[in-house]
Amino acid sequence: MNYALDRFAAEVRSVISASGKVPEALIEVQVPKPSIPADLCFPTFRAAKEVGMDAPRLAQELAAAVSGAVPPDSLIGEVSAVGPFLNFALHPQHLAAAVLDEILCASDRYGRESTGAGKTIVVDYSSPNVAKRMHVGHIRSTIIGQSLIHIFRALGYRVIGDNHLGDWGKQFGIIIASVVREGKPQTEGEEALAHLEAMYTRYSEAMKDDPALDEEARQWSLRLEQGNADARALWQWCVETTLQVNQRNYDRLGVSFDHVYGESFYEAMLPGMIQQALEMNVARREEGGAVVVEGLDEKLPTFLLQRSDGGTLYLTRDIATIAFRMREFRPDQIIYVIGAPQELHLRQLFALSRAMGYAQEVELVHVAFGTVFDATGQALSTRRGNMVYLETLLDEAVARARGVIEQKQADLSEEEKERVAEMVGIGAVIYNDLYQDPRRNITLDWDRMLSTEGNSATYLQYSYARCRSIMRKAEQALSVERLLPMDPTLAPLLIHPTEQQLLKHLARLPAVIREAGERYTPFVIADWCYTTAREFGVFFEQCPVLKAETPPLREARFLLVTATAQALKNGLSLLGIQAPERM
RNA sequence: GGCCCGGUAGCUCAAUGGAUAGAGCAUCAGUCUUCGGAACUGAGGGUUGGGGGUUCGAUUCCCUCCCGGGUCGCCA
Repeated sequence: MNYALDRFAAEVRSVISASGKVPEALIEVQVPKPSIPADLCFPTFRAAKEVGMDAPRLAQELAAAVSGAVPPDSLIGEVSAVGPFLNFALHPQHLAAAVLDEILCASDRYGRESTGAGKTIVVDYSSPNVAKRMHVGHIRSTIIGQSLIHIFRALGYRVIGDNHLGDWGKQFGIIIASVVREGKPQTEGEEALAHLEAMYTRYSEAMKDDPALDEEARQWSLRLEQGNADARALWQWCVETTLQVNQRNYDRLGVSFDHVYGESFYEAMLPGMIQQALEMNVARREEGGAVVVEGLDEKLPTFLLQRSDGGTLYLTRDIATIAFRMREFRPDQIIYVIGAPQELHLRQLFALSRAMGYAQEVELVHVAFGTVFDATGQALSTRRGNMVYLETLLDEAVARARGVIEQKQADLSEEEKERVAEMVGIGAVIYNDLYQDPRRNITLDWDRMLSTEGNSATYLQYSYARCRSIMRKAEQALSVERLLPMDPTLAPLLIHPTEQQLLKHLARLPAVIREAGERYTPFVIADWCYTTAREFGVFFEQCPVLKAETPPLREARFLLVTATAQALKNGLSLLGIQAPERM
């Protein structure tokens, strides 16, 4: 797409180029920091050196040459030389017209791109284990992954989300062995999972001191792989129960998958994969029977593809998964949204897939994220007794949000209170995961997460609700039909500094979405949303809409508020956060 | 020990090699007979872990050391 700021940048390059003073290749324009009163700049250091002139002088000469060459309808406003920098400001009226038009015409589609057209991306995310309740350890992958899916879809890619369920392997041997020992839980749903979890933990503990138990679990995992009917039936029950329970969490988080191929799905492909690795000599069978891979890369530790008892491993299923995805989807990229502790595993997987010829035409990306700690800085674990389950987390967040609503918006209907509490509570949980670089560890700090002030989901939602409130009131007097086509005399009235700042910021959304995709970092969008809310807050204080000095100004500001609400809503939706009409 | 990731204000975090390193929280001081105060304004607060190097310019790139976390074949 060719958005306003794209056209602005193109025009800037073009006028510099037209001056004939700088070789095309040396024209590098950048966005200066917000503290600099310019919208685009050209640092002339390198060009000056090349041309044999000192930088400030080149900037001066360029400013003089360029100023006269700006076409009358250009997005370029003032051009000036500040020391060695050649600065370009946006033309206030032209900017206002372009941005408002763009946002109001595109509405829900504002910010989208077609750069990904014809390309496919598979996102591997969430991936909880079967027979366990989802807990905070799963939330990051789920939330970050879902946001990346939204972002890449906005960029025009065909995106396939796959919940790579942990439903296979030795852990299942333990589950089956424990059920054989203690009996199948007579409970259902979440409760049944809690029981299975407890049994699993008990068995694992006992296994440490009793090799016979370990052996039994190992055997059950093998029998499962070999098709033992009892094992299969129990496995099936566990998978179904888990999927059903998890679905509630996914619904609340607004998460949905295109596929839920668990690890078990790849079962039939595993012997072939191992065989192929052996034939290609990227792996070899040890005397004990285990299949090892070594020497793919000097720095990569060796790893196993098959256990000495013939059982398969996580990595075996992962390599089969790549083979399947390549065949089935022909993706240009596969994104793994998995915690940082598994970084080595993924490097090994990627190296193996390259060695086996699967990754020639695909970019394999690991989006690694940090660990969740509790408020005291402890990692969350069942053993430590500070584990927080996803359902509990969401319930608690919603309950707290509900408390604030009772306090501040008591006149909302019961039904609306409930709806808003859900949006605000869930929004807070999501935002807590997306507001910073995914690599960082995050803290589960209720007070900060559900803060109603500052950089929080609540503040963003509140800002949206305020926009909508103004719009509701204004629309009684301003007919919606007059929005489009836009009266060309209105936008140029928005020349107040805070109006201009808001407009410029709204114009950045498309670039921000691109950056979020390039870096695999939803926080870039979160940050944009936050700045939007802040700038709207300033505008709100300084520029009355309904009580604007003149009717046209009132309409122009109404358009700006409408555009702000739309853009903010678009940004939030890329994060998976809902925007309430009131709260 | 090898490899990976972090180290920026009291705390939580930003900053494609560019101009005076920015926000939120906390602290202190203000705005307001409100288009929604879940708001807005201002102040104080920094040797960007230490030391070298690269260059017109380094929080950013390179080297080295320190601190924290993670990880290193039969779990996932």
